[in-house]
Amino acid sequence: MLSKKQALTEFHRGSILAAAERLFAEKGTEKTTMDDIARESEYSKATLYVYFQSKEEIVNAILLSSMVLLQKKLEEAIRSNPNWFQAYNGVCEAIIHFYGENPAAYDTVARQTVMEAEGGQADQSLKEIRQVGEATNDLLADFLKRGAAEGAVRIELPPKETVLLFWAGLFGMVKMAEGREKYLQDTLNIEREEFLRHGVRMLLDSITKGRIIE
Amino acid sequence: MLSKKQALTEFHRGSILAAAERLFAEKGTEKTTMDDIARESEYSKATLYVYFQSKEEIVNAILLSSMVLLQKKLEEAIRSNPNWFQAYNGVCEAIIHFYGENPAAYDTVARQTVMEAEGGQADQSLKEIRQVGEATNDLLADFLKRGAAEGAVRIELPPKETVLLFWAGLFGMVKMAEGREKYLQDTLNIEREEFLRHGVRMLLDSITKGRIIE
Amino acid sequence: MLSKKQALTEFHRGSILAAAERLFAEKGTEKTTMDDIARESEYSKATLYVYFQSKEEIVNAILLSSMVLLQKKLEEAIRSNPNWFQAYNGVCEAIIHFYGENPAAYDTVARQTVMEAEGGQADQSLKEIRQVGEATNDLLADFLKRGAAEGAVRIELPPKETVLLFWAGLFGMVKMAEGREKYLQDTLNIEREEFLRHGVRMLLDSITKGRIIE
Amino acid sequence: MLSKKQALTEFHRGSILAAAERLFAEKGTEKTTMDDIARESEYSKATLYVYFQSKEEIVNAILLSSMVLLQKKLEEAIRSNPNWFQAYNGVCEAIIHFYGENPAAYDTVARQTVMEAEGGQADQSLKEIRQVGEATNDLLADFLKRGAAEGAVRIELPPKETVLLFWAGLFGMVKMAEGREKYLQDTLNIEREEFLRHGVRMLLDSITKGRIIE
DNA sequence: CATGAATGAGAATTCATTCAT
DNA sequence: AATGAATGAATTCTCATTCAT
Repeated sequence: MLSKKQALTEFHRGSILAAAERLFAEKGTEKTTMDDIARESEYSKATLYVYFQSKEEIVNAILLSSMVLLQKKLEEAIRSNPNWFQAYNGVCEAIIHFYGENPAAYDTVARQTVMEAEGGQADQSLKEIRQVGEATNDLLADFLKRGAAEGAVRIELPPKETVLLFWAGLFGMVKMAEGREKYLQDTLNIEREEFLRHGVRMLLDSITKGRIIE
Repeated sequence: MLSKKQALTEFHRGSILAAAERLFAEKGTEKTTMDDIARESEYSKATLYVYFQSKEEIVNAILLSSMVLLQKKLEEAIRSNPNWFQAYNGVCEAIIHFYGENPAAYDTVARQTVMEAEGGQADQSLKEIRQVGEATNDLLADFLKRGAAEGAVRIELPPKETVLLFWAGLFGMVKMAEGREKYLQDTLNIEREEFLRHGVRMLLDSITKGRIIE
Repeated sequence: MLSKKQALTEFHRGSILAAAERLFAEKGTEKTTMDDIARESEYSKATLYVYFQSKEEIVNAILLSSMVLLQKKLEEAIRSNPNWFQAYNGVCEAIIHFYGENPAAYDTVARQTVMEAEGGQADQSLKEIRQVGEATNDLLADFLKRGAAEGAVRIELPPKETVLLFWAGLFGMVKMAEGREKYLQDTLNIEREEFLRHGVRMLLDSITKGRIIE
Repeated sequence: MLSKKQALTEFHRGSILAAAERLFAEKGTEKTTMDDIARESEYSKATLYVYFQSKEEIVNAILLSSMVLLQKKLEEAIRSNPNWFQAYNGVCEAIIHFYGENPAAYDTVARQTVMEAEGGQADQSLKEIRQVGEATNDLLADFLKRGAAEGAVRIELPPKETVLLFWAGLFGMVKMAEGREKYLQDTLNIEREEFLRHGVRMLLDSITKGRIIE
């Protein structure tokens, strides 16, 4: 159990992160300044540095918490749906909702991969980030294998690769939906949610054994 | 026909854009400074402002020219391949190569959509960008309809929407491949190009009437 | 006699000063932060301000205590050596060791002189510092006069002035030895201590009636 | 010959350095900010960074030019006085005047020695600084040897070491005279210049063959 | 037309100091 | 009395943009 002091520290870190997350979502991490975060979080700029060592630490902390949260949501979606297809929908819904609420995570995840290239000199927080990312990929890869074992999915490629492709495809769709909400409604007359549900369906088709059904 | 003066202006704009494009591809738009562009283009920094009103205009101009170029490549791929499946591969190859050479375009497209929200105050260059985007979407939508007419593709969704989803999915895959080149080789033991070809195949499966071919 | 309360206050001030002195010696006053002092002294930063009004007061307090300590060492060296030349060596050893252990004092002394220029508005601690400085100078001036009376030293200048010059010369040598320890060993192949002993010898030559001794 | 552009650049660099030198002399390098230098030099802060890469470069540039200037003055003093004792006085006058006009140089020279410890990673400007320092020491060492050859000086220690001690002693005296100008006048009733002349005389005594004259 | 030169506005980060408990 | 927490005011450095020639 956390001491009162630790709890308070966590509270403040959380407030700062929440503010930063809002701003990152709105303007991106690059264009968000420490001044912005200070204003939004209603702490002084100096106080930010009491709770985080640098702007980078804030960015990484948000990335990490986002990824942990997503991981939990995915686990839950998989666990609570015995039927593979239902679980698949749950997984996709989780991802869609997640990015609906954490749009900034996209760019941060992109950054993660860049840092990956830097190799061994990565510090603790980056290691954690990578671990969670790996764990999530493994989780989905296992889910795919289960789908294959149950005959729901055909896997013509290694599961890990398939997961990555699936993930990337969904990612792109979510990102596009985020940016074009207005366009979708005005031109295609369709809601973001429905648009994404269609996308998820498309991706499902790309890995299910459609032919066998014939 | 352009006057000599106009032609010269276009020449200079082109030189600047070419330099900027190289730098954006290398370091991203955010981390590329006007000084960098001046050095690379071998103009003075002030001259940049003779041909472009701001850095943003350069970014937009590159986006526009990139999109125009892509549009042309797509038209060519479609026109030169009578067989729909071959044309499909050509289209995908074009996109893959295109982003391989213009990785920065991704972020700019993302930004474009954000600006779109700002509505009527968008300036000329943004309007053009949107127009080209529309044209490309239309091109692909027509291509899809042709595929459906030829019986190669099943369209369960409106073509425009399908194109957008397809586009977004491919986008995400390309982006991921870009950021994780090292990871792909080290962990999955696979080349970027091959990874993307698999992705393209997956996306194709998601829209083709696989069942009928059997 | 100090009340119990006053004694306790003195104890805390002493602990803080001891910690600060260590840090100043290591990194210099400028680069030592109040956080550093708090950590080293194992008080909270706020408590530092209970016992001292500002960082400057800590710096001055250390300077004062250093000067008092040096004064005592000099008195002892002079008192315990009946022979003037031995006492001279004792005095120089005392100074050399003193700055070996309190290198930071140098800069503070330099600062002292600057503040002196500010005239009447100097606060209590600065007055005390000046008083101790005067007392030390007087002590050495008397020592010189004794040397002259004993025929060991020729004084062609007023004692006070000679002391100041002697003092300044030794100061410069000690300071140089401090900064160039590595250089001395690598290039001149000589230890700091020996270098300074040579310097002390040189300074002695500059004030003794070498001719008469012959 | 310098092009007009280079000459102008040198002019601006010179103006900035002159302003910085004034401020460093007044408040020390640490306490002088880039804002101060901008104000004093009547350039904008950003312009400072057009002509110098960092504050450190300004500090180093001042140190270097000071040392080069001093070196020249010393060479001249030695060359223009055939008599060793007169040359000695010339050398001392040069040093005294030099620090009268560049008091800041003291601290910078002190810093130099610190950097010396950092060894091989020193950059170009630091190398130059060290070279000039070495050259000055060599110049004075040769001067001492000449004095010994002419029978004017007794050298009981290696010339380089003697130079360093002499140098350090003079340094200390100059520094003290600088800080205590007021004190000297009020208490000892003596001018800075005369005080230092006495010091120089003392140092001379410390290396001349006083005894032999007897 | 082209540009060298200059800069205003801001960016991340640091640190001595204050204050409520 | 002692301190955890918070911060105002700097500090170094950057960069898109302007302007006189």
